[in-house]
Amino acid sequence: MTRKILVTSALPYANGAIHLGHLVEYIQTDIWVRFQKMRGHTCWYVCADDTHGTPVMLRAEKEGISPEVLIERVHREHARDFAGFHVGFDNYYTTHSDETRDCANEIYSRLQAAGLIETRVIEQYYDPVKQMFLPDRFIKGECPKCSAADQYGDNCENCGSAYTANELKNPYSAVSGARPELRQSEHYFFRLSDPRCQSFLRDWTQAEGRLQTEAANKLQEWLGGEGENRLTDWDISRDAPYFGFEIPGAPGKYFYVWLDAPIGYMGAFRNLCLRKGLDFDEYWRPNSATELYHFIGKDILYFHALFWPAELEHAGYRTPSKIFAHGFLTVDGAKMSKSRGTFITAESYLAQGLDPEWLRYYYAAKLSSSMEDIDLNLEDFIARVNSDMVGKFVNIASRSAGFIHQRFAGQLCTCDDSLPAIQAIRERRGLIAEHYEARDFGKAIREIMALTDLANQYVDSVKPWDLARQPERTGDLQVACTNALNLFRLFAILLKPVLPALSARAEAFLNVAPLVWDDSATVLAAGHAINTYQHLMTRVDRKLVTALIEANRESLAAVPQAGPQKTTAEPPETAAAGTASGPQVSLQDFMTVDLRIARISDAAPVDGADKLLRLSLDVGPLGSRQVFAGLKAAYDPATLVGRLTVLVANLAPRKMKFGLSEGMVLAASDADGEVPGIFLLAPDTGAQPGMRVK
RNA sequence: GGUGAUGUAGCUCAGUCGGUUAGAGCGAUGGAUUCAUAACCCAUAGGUCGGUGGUUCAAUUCCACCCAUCACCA
Repeated sequence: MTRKILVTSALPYANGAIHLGHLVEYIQTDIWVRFQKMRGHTCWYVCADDTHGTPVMLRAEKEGISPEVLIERVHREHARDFAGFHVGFDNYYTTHSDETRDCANEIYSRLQAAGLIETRVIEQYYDPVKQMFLPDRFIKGECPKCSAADQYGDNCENCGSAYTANELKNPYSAVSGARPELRQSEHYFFRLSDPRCQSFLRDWTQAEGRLQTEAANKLQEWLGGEGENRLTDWDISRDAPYFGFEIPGAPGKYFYVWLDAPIGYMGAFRNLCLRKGLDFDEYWRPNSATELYHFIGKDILYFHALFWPAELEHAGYRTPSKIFAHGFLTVDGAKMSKSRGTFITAESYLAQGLDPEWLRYYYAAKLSSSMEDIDLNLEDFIARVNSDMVGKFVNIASRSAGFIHQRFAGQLCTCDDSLPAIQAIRERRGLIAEHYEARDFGKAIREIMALTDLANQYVDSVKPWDLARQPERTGDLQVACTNALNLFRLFAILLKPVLPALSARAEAFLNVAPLVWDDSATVLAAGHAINTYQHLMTRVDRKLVTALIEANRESLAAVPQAGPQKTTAEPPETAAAGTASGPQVSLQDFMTVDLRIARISDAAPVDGADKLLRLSLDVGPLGSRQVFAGLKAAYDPATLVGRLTVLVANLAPRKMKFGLSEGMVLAASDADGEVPGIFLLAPDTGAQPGMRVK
């Protein structure tokens, strides 16, 4: 049965480059789509740039160009990057399109007719200089909880607390620097809290196979129990000036991201329908027989599994068949970091001369159907790609082709079907297909690589190089190499969803038509002639990886960009977390830590805490500080009073259950816990409270 | 602080619906080989399956608590 499938990946925002974190999703989706197409199904893969919003508007202004020119340029860059990694969209479109606008208007008017849109006057910060309302990310100020300076209007990077922009102390506009004022404005809301949405979502999210188990559980948490109304209405409008679609019948009001970005999925597909003569409604009408899948990052699950289906359902469209959420990418076990050079852009990866299929293979080998994060371990990347792809897979062709050319003019003889390795592939191909279908690419790769081992063992057992020296065994030599090349062809089929370019080169080498999945049930006919062998893939050179990291390393002094709003949100880049074996720091970096001599003026146990002592510290000119320190097991508080120690004076204050901790005192302990004890640092006699340690 | 996830060989990961000697690849060591991009083949070493308790005839696998890491929420 031929399935009709529509697949999307999340829309990248048109204010930033595609990086390796993004590519996890696009490569994952692309592999799945290629697999479906190889199976003979009708499968359309669409995506688009998410172009609207304040960040794009302001960036364009800063560059002195129109938003349209900016998004056009970024679109070209994104399309180039995706093509570079063989991500084969059937349409890579833009949300700034008539199709998306039409869909947005349609959905909006139907939701309005259903009574699910309401207006409400809200208070928001307004920049009097710039004359615009400010998104939370463009307001900065002091954290209302810990008083850390220069925090964004949604959450504090120091103490991690979440709040609204209106709670910030001493707010200022990140755009103009002006002090924003609270102004009232009428906003449009989608009533997600409506009982209709609640009851619909309760069923929808728990439907069999709709979501991964972890995702369904998470959704259950967000939905709460029956009768609990945990969902809140979603603000879908923004005031002018804004780069986006104006809301029909509401001059000066624009659709906010929720009512245009995801509708870009529909817009991109509608545009494809126009070009290919497809029936849009067949894919989007309620009870459609077609399948609709969204690949997303786990961070936007809330939106895609609650807001989006509720919106579609009540606007009279079909809802997604399934939502596939994936985890984030870490590099060498840590978040991608510009200072460490692990915030790697797609462009730089290609520019440094690395093969995109190395990354595709590595990701495939690590991907599963779960929402777990995957780690790009660079050493492992080099070892795995070289060993599996070159040493095992490509090697089969490389070690056989020479004989066929030199001795048999490129002609194959009859392949031995009964060969154990070929039989094993016949047995396993169904299972491998199931793994691809279930997005368990790692399992598929493991199966395939185990089969390539059988192939290499086979070659080793028949020893073509021995046969080549025995003129009377010429026939055996041809059979051995024919078998090996057939095995290679079968692996090229099984790996084709992951390695489209390599498979295309293999097709040219083998002199065959584009391979499809069912070809893995057959072998090449006797007499088939192959072309000369050329290297199908080079090995990863460690130097390339080192150069890549260097090319992406940014100095710590680099000014961070204003945080963009993100649909395809990836983990934000953070400063080096600093592991024990981490990179060296410059003196300048070290000096950003303000270490001071402090005198312990008081020490007392803390009620309700097993390990903590409350210390009062005299820091000379810096005044006094309260610090909670985990010293209870090692020190009697009374013995600490009067002692001098070292304080990290500019550590962000941390709010604890017991009060605010305004710094950290330094103490030594064995990291492995083998040597017991905690040892407080103390300066030599003569040091005075407040002195800087450096 | 709450919720959830994760913690298995040096590294990256499988696996165990509880049951004889816990697996793979890479790396290491030794051997074999020379067709192949120092690839491939054979063999060896290396893990009290994060910790402590509990349930059980039997736990790495179930339960509780603790520790560490990560995410979300407050």
